[in-house]
Amino acid sequence: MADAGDLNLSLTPLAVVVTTPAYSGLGPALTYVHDRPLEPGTLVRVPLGKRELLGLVWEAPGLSLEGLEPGQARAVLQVFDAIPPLNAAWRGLASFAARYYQRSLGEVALAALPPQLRDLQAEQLARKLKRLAKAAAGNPKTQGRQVNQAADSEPQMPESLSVGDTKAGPELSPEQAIALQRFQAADRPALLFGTTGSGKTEIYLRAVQELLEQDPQAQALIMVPEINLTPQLEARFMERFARWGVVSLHSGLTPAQRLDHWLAAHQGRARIVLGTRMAIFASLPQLRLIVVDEEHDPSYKSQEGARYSARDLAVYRAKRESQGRSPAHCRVLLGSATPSLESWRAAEIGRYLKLEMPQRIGGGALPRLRLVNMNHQPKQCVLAPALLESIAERAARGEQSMLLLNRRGYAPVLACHACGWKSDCPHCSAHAVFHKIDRTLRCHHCGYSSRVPYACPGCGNLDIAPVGRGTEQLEEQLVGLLAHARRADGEPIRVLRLDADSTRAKGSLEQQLAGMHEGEFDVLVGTQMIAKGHDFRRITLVASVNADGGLFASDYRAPERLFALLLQAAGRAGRDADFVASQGAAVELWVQTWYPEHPLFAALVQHDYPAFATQQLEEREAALMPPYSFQALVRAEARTQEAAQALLNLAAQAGEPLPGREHLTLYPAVPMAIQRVANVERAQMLIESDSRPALQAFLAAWQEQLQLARSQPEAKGVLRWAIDVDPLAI
DNA sequence: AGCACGCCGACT
DNA sequence: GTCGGCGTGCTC
Repeated sequence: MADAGDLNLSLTPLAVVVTTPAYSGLGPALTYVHDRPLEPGTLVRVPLGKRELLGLVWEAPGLSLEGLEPGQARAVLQVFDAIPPLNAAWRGLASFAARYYQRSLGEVALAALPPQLRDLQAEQLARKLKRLAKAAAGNPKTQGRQVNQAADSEPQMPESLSVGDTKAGPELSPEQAIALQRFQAADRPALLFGTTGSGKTEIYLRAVQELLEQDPQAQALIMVPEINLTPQLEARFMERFARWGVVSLHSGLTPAQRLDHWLAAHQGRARIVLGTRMAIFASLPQLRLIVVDEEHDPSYKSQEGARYSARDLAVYRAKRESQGRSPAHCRVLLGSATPSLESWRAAEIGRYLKLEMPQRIGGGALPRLRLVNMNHQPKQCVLAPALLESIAERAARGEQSMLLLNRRGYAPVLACHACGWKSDCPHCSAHAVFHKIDRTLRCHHCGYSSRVPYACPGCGNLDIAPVGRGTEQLEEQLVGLLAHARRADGEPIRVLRLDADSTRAKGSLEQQLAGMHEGEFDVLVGTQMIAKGHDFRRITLVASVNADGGLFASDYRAPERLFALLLQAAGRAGRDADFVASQGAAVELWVQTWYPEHPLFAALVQHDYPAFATQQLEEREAALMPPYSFQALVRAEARTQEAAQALLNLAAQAGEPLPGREHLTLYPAVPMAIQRVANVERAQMLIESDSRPALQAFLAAWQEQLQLARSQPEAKGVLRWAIDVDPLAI
């Protein structure tokens, strides 16, 4: 410890941000010293206790060693000077996200970097960069291609593509041309409200292309909900823009790939980043366009760590990137056939520019809605006879059908009718789901798994039976119900099931989807994962087997999600107008429901999203729900439910005098819907306000009260707590 | 958050 | 006699 205090005089103090949580008692940044000043945004390695951590130099106005004992500031160990610093716009984004979502700056900023960077020595990184630079310089013509290949975990690049080739897109329809032109002319965020099949993707591609051609430096960020579900979109971008360098950023990449892709974007070698919500934090020094595809999709909201909304941050980021330049410098384009009510309202009041594309490309008709009133069907029937008949007829003509059921497994629960035993998870307040395929009971919340008992553990009765239905069972029953029917080639009908269970093995999803595309299967059964992104040209019928859950769920956003799911699913059908015309097929969306008179269906019949949105927004306004109010949810986890609730209630009391409190409603702590997960009790408290600033000010000040409440005897056994700003589900 | 130090139960 | 539980405390 020969940290000479007197040497500090010749050393520069630096504010360095490291991954420390807000409640660690450490400030937003720590002070280190170095023998020369370092630019904010520079990556460094610093010592903290016995550890060595990655840190990020931050601006520190008026920073000095005041308040620190001389010699207390330790020296920076390494400087990553082989890569440029993260720029001010990026730092602004990280610091905004930290503030808005109530996390520490270090947590957000460091989590936004590729994880492998944390383990790398500055020297290793420098070597890697040299290698990359050499590869690029050695063969400049293939540069874009190389970046691109790195982006591919599977070799799915069409080999016919020659490097440098400019793939011209298809001619735009008049409707598309107008939408694109209006987008280009505006300086506000734009909401592209386009029916499924109206050609939104082509608008994205054109917007990117025009920008990149016009500005040789510019970069674009394209966000998609889940990249593995949208390989078609990914392929289109890769194919069209290979020459400009396209990289992907998502959690499916290996750590090395993620670092490579991140570096390519950071250094400007890649001009297009295609990624999931994490990509909102990609370093893009020349960012000028952000596209958020399917902007309503809940997967844009992170559910762990900082609970950020990548869509909302996209809007912020575009604005921040434009700061000090023209307001149109960085544009944002949100696209959806069923926009979130938040975005819809923003467009209605003119905060966003609304672009509408109601027509399907090629004039394909939208699927006709056929509501099946389950009250009028034979008792115990799984699928209405008419629906079954329709599926069989289509298979005979070489068309395909798709059945949605939002439940994995064979049955949600096993039960003994003699004693009332149910297959409950021993660690959670939830049922363990029956998976017939491997005779297991599995808890979908904690991962608990056990063999199915031969007899009832409660009373020994041998007659334990599945209750309810999941995709496994639907698949099984469908095979039975269609046993009489034949495909066009006279063979028995083939059913494919796709859900998280059937696609667990890597690459099996792609494989099975390929089989579906080639017409190997006639019926596709699956959870909502099959409703997203995939265009199957032969599908002419989509059916939702049990949609009613979304009609009366306690979650006020459930109808919105159901409407989006059904329209999105419907959009999978009849995508190939020529195929449909040649078949003379009727493209249909079947919905089985016990409540056919529900108003949601009235709008769905008409494919009238605006009417649905208007009606929903009226309800929200009357009830003062978002987007007419602002919410935060505080969740606490503890050994006991009492402790979890006590923490929240104690903190609420302590929060009475805090700023903004008078504009807020704090509801009492309640158990979460699934009260216990993996033997941890969970409680939550809802906070509501008509003022976002008041909510923000209160939460920022309140964190301390939460931390203090933790040491109260009533809160003994509290494990952790977290604030979720703008929660999606309550 | 990590990672230490620190004091009480069942195993070589 | 040690290994290991998680309860407090500290990290520029």
